[in-house]
Amino acid sequence: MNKRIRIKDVAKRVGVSTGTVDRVIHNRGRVAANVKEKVLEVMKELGFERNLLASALAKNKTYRIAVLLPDYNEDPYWEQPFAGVEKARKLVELYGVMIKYHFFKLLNAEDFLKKAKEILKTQPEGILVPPLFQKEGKWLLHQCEKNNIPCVIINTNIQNAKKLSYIGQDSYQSGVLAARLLNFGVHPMGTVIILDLSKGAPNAKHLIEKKEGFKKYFESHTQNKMEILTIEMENFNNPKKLKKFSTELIKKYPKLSGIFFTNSRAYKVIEYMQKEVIGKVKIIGFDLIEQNLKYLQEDKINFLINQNPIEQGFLGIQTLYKHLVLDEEIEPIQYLPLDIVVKENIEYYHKRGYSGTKNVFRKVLPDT
Amino acid sequence: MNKRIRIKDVAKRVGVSTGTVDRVIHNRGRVAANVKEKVLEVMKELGFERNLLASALAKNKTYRIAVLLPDYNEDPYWEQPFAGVEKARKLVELYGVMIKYHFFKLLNAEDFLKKAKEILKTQPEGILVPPLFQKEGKWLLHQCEKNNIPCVIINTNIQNAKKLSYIGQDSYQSGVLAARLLNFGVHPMGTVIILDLSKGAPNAKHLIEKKEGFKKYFESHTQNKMEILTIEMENFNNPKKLKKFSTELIKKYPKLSGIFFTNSRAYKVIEYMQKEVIGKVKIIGFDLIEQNLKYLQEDKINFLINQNPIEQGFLGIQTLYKHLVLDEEIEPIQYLPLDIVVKENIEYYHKRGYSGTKNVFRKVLPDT
DNA sequence: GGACACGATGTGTGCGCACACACAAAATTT
DNA sequence: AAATTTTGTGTGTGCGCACACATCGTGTCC
Repeated sequence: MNKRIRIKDVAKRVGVSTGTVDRVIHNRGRVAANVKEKVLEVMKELGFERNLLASALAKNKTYRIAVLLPDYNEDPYWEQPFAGVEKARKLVELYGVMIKYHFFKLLNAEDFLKKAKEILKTQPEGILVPPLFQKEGKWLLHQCEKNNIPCVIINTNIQNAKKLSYIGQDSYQSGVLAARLLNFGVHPMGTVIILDLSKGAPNAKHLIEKKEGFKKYFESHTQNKMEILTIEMENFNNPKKLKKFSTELIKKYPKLSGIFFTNSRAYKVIEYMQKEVIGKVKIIGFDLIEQNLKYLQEDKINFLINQNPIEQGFLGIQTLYKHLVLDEEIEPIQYLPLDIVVKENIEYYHKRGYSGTKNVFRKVLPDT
Repeated sequence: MNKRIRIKDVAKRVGVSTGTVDRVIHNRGRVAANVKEKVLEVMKELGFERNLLASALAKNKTYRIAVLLPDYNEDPYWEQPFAGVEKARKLVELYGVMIKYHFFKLLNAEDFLKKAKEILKTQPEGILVPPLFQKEGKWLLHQCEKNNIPCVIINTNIQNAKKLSYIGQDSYQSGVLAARLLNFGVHPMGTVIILDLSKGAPNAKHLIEKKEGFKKYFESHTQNKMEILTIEMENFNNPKKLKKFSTELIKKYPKLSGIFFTNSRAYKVIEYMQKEVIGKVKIIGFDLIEQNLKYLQEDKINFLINQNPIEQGFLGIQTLYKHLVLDEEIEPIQYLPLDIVVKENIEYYHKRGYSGTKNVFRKVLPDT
């Protein structure tokens, strides 16, 4: 059994003390060039690997990571990144990574900014945030750069700003995928609507890319002569208008055979649509939130594309951990799978994330 | 900043030595009942959590896990569980978990048995294996039980035998899912074939369940009047017969509109099918192996269902880790998601597993 | 050539825990 | 009542590493 090589072993082999090897490993200087070389050589020869356990234990250092998320009471979607962060937390807290949560009011850029400032004041060793607002997000990233705080952004990318990594979806590709799925089941002569329930500005880029991807698919598969329309609806929080809009949809577009919802708000419209209509119109949306899942179960939504929000949170923390503790190279963009969810495979996706939250890699109290 | 509670802190608070607390934590006995109670109480009160790092370090114990897999040179599918195991290995080796691989010849029950015996001789602390052969698998599990070796089985379940956990797919449900997807795109009056390219015995149960699930879906969705046929083909490794079979399929079933391949061998038949036919017939199969992926890219396969073989390997090791190192409760059955893979989202699934193999949670040599 | 700076190296302590051991008091045996 | 065992408890060492500190030697400056 080839035991692990320790610093001591390397030191002995080279004929120096452990202190010297330690200095080489950490590049602390104060080592003669020839000795350093020799040490490195022997390390490679013996296959030395730092024992992270002992290292973390001896370092006895804590890394404070600030996590800024929307208040998930306002939108259940945001429970999921939270769950992912929690899951990761349990893995990395042993290594001295401490997570502090901050919540901002959804769709409220001012509050986002306020909380961001609070975070900056505490000078954490790392930040995880979905920068929902372009302007404020960019500002935050600049501050991070100035203060030398690594920042991982999830959900929404921000171009032209320095960050440790972006973790999220490939919006364009998710549009392509949605088109592919709709096209598979939809009547080849019908009307397909891209339905955009959003309040303009903040997430715009995302949505535009999705739409582009969606259209592109149909353009490059010209065997079908479908009509692709884009509708934007801003006041979806006004029940009256929403109801009117929803019920009249089929009247306005009698050949309607498919709807692509560009975000998680499919359920809002479906609520008001007649049952007969729904059966005939194929519907595809995003995100495994309760309201959508209900309609998926009832066959009112055909497909949901999962953006892996849980995984976003999980990977986000893990990325910061890798950077801070392991000093590893980090991929600047980490795309997550676009899971296709239907009624028949939903339980796995839905169960997985939350169950994982409870008991990953950890033990609390005494042995049996 | 609320620091982590240490054994020392608990001991001080109770007014005993760390040794006593240690005995309570590990149930080593030799502690007065009232003291034990007090200690437990204080542990809860202060929120004590064992520091796994220090624990593992101090224990300085190694767990040998034997992994028995088919030789993946014979079937690329088996590279994937291997990749998953590798990924997990890098996570847990710090905690003293050492993995030793053993490979057996695919479809060769004798060799499986031989290698299993070799493993048992080494008396490892844990075993991970896909028990492809019912009889031999059951035998192995019984031996494990006798020798008190926890055994995790993946891919194929074995009923009525004690194991630490089964990790794999819900076969029945994967059949249902396949039916759902085919039904979504298939001509409502056509013929659908369940195509079973397998050599009878070993995996039978799996495949039967898949077929059942598939049929069940169509039965309970009676609006479609489709003809569902089951065809079994045993000599799929005979090129001539295979070719004959494949090319004549459409002649024999002129209304053929969908094929459900019950395992990963869709590519074998597709190779011989005429292009014109393929376009009209919807095809669904299993597993992201190279040959299938190629046809998926070329639109010759519509859907692949991913059985998450990588994840099976990963979870398998993680489960043994949780059991051995953390002494956690283990779920006896762990179903993995049935990922729906199409051309448009394939890269995420395909990339994910292998890239993760290279650099998870680990650092090799000096800092920058 | 003595005072001093600084480079190169070795040593010692502690991180939190597991576990072997020491030791006293109580319980049991002889 | 003495001898022995059992029970309850405390102490000390080491796991592999990080880091502060001590030590020694060489070069530099006036």
